[in-house]
Amino acid sequence: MVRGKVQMRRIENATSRQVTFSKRRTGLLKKAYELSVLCDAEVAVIIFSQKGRLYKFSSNSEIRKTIDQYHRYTNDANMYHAKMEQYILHLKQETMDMERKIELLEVPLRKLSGQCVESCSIDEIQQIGNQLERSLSSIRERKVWGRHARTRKLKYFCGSLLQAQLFNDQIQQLQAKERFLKEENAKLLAKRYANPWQSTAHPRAAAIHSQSSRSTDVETGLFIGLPES
Amino acid sequence: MVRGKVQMRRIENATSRQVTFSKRRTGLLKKAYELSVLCDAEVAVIIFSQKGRLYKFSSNSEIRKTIDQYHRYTNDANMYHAKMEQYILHLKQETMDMERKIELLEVPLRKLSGQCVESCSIDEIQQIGNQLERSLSSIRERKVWGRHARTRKLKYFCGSLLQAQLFNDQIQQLQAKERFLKEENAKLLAKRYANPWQSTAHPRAAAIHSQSSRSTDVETGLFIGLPES
DNA sequence: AACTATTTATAAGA
DNA sequence: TTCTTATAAATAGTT
Repeated sequence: MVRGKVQMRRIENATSRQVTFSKRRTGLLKKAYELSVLCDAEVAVIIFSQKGRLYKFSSNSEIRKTIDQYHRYTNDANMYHAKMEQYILHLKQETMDMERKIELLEVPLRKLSGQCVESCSIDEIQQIGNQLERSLSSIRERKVWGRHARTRKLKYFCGSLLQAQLFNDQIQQLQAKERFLKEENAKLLAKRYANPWQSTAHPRAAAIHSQSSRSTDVETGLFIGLPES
Repeated sequence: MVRGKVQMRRIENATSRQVTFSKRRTGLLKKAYELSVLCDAEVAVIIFSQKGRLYKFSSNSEIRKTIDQYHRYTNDANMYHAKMEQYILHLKQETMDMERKIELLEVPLRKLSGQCVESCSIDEIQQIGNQLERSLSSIRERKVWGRHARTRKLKYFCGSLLQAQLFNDQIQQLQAKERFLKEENAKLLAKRYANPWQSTAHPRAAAIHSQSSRSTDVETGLFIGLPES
């Protein structure tokens, strides 16, 4: 018989706790059922015993639907699935990146093997020819110095790719030219605005210009060489 | 006052149903709380009212954990996770395969570029040399009749290659900048040797200047990070 | 699991 | 919604 109010804390006696769990669990599930029927509400109850045994009730034929509804209702609880799918997306992206990288490697390899597809322009054929000649002379040199050449270490493989090299050369040339022209420009501006009757606004314009150009240099510089994996 | 046993069916009177829902919902959540505390069990209750309003209780700080545990426990719901994880494994496998493929491509490319690492034997160097010579003659052949055969667009000579595109774009950008700087220089020179005291030209120069700087900024902005597709 | 003394929940009315 | 109260229902402790 009930001797008084029960203390709302964990029942220490294991047997007693187990019995109470059994009784109250039944009661809870019954109450859940009644609520769902009487009030036409959607109710889901999930209970795990200390031993990890599952007891559940769902007014819906499939508890999953109620849980899904719950997920739809709360944004934050959806995180698990969202993260899962985000991770999958990330892996897919990685795969695509690698596919690109493979293409990137296959094309120059094919070209260096002499299988120049029709996509090659005349200029490019010329370039490949030059590269092959360079490679050949490097190889011939090595034939002689082979034993010593072995000790040579390649620090940056990326820089060794034909295509990247070609482009890099071109870009460096252009950058040098740009630097030269900018210097010229600066000199001219300096001469022009050294004259006393000019307004003070112009040096400011020059400053803006040089600043913007400098930042541009830094940004474009980022793309020299092959991207890391 | 309670007049007798309640019929276990939907309460037709809307107001009455609403009141009962409110009371029994409170009771259910309280019972769930008591069960979790007294018996040290994990309990989650999800209730949706007819209007779609959510009420919930969870003994765990995060109801999601209980739901996840439920998913893990039940077989059918486990399918989703299992498939998800299987798919992730599949993607990882694909990634590894590609990494291997990339390695396989890198080695011969390096060799054909003339950077024979120490692993190369003299024989191998000889072979590579021969291969290069074959490639070269094949390329030279093409140089001759290629002129007539294909007039491909130089702009997109490596069309599908991301890296090539990046380089191309960079080069174009630099060339545009070069053109701009040359024009600037020309203008400055022209002004210097024409009418240095005329001030009407200055706002225009400033305008052109700022515009060009802005457009440069926009262009470089496009190259930050890898482009989509 | 069954029993039963009590506590607790709650339906209906205000 | 909240309070009141009569009554049904739940359940702690015992067998």
